[in-house]
Amino acid sequence: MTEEVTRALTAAERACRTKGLALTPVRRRVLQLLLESPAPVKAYDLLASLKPDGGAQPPTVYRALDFLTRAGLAHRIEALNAYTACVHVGGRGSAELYICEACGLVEERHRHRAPEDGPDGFHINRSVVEHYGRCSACATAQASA
Amino acid sequence: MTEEVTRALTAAERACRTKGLALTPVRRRVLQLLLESPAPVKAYDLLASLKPDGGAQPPTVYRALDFLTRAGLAHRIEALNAYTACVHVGGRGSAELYICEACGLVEERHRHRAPEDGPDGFHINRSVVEHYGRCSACATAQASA
DNA sequence: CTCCGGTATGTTATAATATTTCATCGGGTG
DNA sequence: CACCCGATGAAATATTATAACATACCGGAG
Repeated sequence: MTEEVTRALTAAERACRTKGLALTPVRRRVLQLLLESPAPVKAYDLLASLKPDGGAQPPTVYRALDFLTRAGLAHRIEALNAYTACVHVGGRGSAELYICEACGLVEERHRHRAPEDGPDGFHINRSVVEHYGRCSACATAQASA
Repeated sequence: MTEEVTRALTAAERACRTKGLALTPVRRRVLQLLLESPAPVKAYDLLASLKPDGGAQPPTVYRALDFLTRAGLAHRIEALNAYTACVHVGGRGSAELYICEACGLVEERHRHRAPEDGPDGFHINRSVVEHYGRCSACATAQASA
């Protein structure tokens, strides 16, 4: 486990403790897998990664992912049916994700929406914002090819 | 069939003809179902609606939906695994959708992105923008309850 | 006309994603 | 201890989507 992952896990533990949330072993393990992956991970890939430990079943993974996303420790990427660790440990609410279709890199931005956005009187609870394309490295690689 | 749906279908036919696309019977029928629904429709609900006509199979529906979304006549709502007719017949590219979680109403906005958005050098191919909440009618209904 | 290539559709099967349901465990609290 | 509650285990199943291959139809080339 890289030092970076360790630090992120420690930070997650602290965040959960202060919020009264239980970062149990399964949840912690799933978060670790997300942190270690360079690209978004599918639920069944997580499941496969957990198998060696003990015979995990789908609900185990989905529950852990549900917890992590609620806790703001991970994001679900809707258009990919995949998940990624959140890099802004303290970031509340919804992020905008920039997903490289070449290398899988996910960059995260938090932006507050201008209030005049959207139809009159529409009250937004939750937003999904995902941009697909090429990250800067892959865009230049492609251009030179 | 309401007059509004008829008009939309006619417009779709014209749009396809000018682009050299074939709005075949299945595709047209699926578009009609989308237009007639007040809320987003799931693929398997479309499938069920098509059954009476002839024994349609999943690929039939998914192909039609694929065509319609490519042609800009429908949108896939990623976080719901559902589909809705596009109300901007001529609108190209990606829309921002405002989806009422109470009544299912989908409003559509097209917005051009400021170029400074996103990480440096990231090249966006496609964006998914979905806002979930309450439409103006449902928001006031809820407030009074 | 006939053949051919391409697009669209039909058909069967199966893959991939996700949830329901009920049982069990373990830790805190009265 | 007895109880409750949140978390996990386990089995089954529901939902969403695609693969793979066969067939049909239509246009143009020969």
